[in-house]
Amino acid sequence: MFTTKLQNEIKNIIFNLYNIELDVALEFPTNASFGDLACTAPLSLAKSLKRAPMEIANEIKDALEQLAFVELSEITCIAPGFINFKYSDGFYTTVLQSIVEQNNTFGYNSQFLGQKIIIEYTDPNPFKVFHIGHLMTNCIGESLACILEANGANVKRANYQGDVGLHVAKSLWGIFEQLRIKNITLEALDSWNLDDVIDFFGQSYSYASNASKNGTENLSFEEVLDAQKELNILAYVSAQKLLMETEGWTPLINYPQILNLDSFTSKYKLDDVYKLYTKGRQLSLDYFETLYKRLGTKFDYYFFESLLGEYGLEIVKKGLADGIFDVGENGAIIFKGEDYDLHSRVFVNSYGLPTYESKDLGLAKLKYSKFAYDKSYVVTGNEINEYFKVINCAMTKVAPELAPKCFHLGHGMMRFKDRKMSSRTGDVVGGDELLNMAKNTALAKMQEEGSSSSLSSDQQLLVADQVAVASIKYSVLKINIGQNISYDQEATLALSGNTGPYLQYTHARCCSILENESQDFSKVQLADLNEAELSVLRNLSKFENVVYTAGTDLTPNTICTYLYELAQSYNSFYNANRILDAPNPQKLTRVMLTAAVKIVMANGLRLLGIPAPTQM
RNA sequence: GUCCCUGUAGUUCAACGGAUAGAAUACACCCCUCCUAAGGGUGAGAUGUAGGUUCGAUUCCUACCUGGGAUACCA
Repeated sequence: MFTTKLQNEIKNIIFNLYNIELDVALEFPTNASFGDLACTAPLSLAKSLKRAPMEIANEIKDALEQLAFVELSEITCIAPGFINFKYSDGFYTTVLQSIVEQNNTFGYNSQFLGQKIIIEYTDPNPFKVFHIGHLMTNCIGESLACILEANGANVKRANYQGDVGLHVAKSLWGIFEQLRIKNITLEALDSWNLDDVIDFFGQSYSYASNASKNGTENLSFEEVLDAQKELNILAYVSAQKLLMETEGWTPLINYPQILNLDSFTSKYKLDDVYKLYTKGRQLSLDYFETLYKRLGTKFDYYFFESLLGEYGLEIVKKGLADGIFDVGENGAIIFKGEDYDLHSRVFVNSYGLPTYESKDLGLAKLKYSKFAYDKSYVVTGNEINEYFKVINCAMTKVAPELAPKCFHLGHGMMRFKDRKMSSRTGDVVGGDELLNMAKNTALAKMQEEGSSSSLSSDQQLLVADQVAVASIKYSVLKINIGQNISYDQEATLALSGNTGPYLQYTHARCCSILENESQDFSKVQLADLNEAELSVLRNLSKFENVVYTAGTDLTPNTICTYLYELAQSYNSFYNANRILDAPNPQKLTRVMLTAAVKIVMANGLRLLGIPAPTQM
């Protein structure tokens, strides 16, 4: 990148002139009249040198002019002490050429080359609804994965799904009850379509949730809770049995012994629970897979709570023997976070079952055994930031070699402004529900415009889905990670303004212009550029830097902002200038500019996990 | 109570300690005999309060106020 080259030269000059090691930063001025690049080093040097910043600026400028950069046409010093740079036409020619040559790898770099990074995200729970919170985590995680890859890392995508725990017990109870009440057999579900089964699970979970608070016609809420507690134990045993049968797993934990199953009596038969558990689990996972496909995520690893419970418990037991953990009230095993200015947390509960805490310890180790990572990221909502601090602290004790490699990225929570009730689940908006709403909005727009009438109806449906994904993903990604998002349905589904579809539209527009154009740009020499063209070129030249900093800072939103500015400048140029009707050499220049915008837009959208249709 | 995060146009969001704080939306007006109007152009509108550090503060520090989260057996 030219910016790094210039940066280093300035650094050298400062060292030679003043014998100071300064980390020189270059910035892109917001106001184009200040040039294409700016350096503020003279301002920060002024104090230590006890000299006027303008003098320093001029000295650096003189030294730079000695080097006669072909990339620059002008270097100016402006009070109080900025050095501003203007790119030359030759530099822009080179930029366009490398974009066209490198095509779909343009902008990508190798800063993380050789690094193995595993990133975990989405983490939905089988039996439960995949809601917009999961959608949000998926969007962010997928984009981060793409960004890390574009910066050269070897990335593996992981998904951790909670197939045991109280939520599973609740679901099982709800499904048993609903099957009984509605007189449906478990086998009958096989002939249903998947969406209906998932609906049914969702309703069953709501029913169970409500019953555990308010009871039912025939049962008090205490009786419901007792039944769910029984099912919780049976679900753990079922999960273990499944592991043994499908993966030849040798159990580390003897659940029947821990849970005193010999003296355990339940009105549920283990066989019945096992049947429902395995079927329901598989159907849930199949359903999630349809969503991942729609969202464009392909996971390399799936981890399940059932397995991690076994790993985690072993680790904590050993830690207890080593004095890392303590026995707390009721025999629970705890980690005393208070000793480190954190909260204390329970790692194994008083029933002897591992909590999520110990599972996360196990997960870090299991991930490492599958893929010896240099870094491991876990993407979740920020409500569990404090929780992860405790986990990481405990990890420095039980797995000191892994702890420094593990990071938690807490993203903001989706908050409801004017909360729309979900028809299906009662209190949350489902992921597929939102996707379908967005898809219908897009379809309506396509029919209204008629511009995509050359597409078959199948293709229209495909494009509409791509637009839906874009509008949802972009509305999540354009905001800083960590910042809460207020869910505004109208804004999420919007197709114009600062939205994903706007970017897609710009890409499609470029494709349409290029459709019948030959693309031999070898003779292009930029000259006599107008302001609109320059503005597009300025943006194009920034892309490599944007990808680089998005990689170091893990900030998809900087990509969003950048692509939006690029699209704005291009559309503005498009409206003010004729492209195909222009005389040569202008026409060739403008067609090349269009080709470059198309490439950068597609590459940028890919970093956001957003598809770029060629027609819409 | 303690700890963490947050506060910017009516609303939703931007802004490595830098130059005139950017957008979108909503509102008003203009532009398809022209390559995709899901577009472009024009206008008006904002840094919670009080101090401090700095040549320079939306950004860093302190206090207060606002909103959210965590605070041992859900994560």
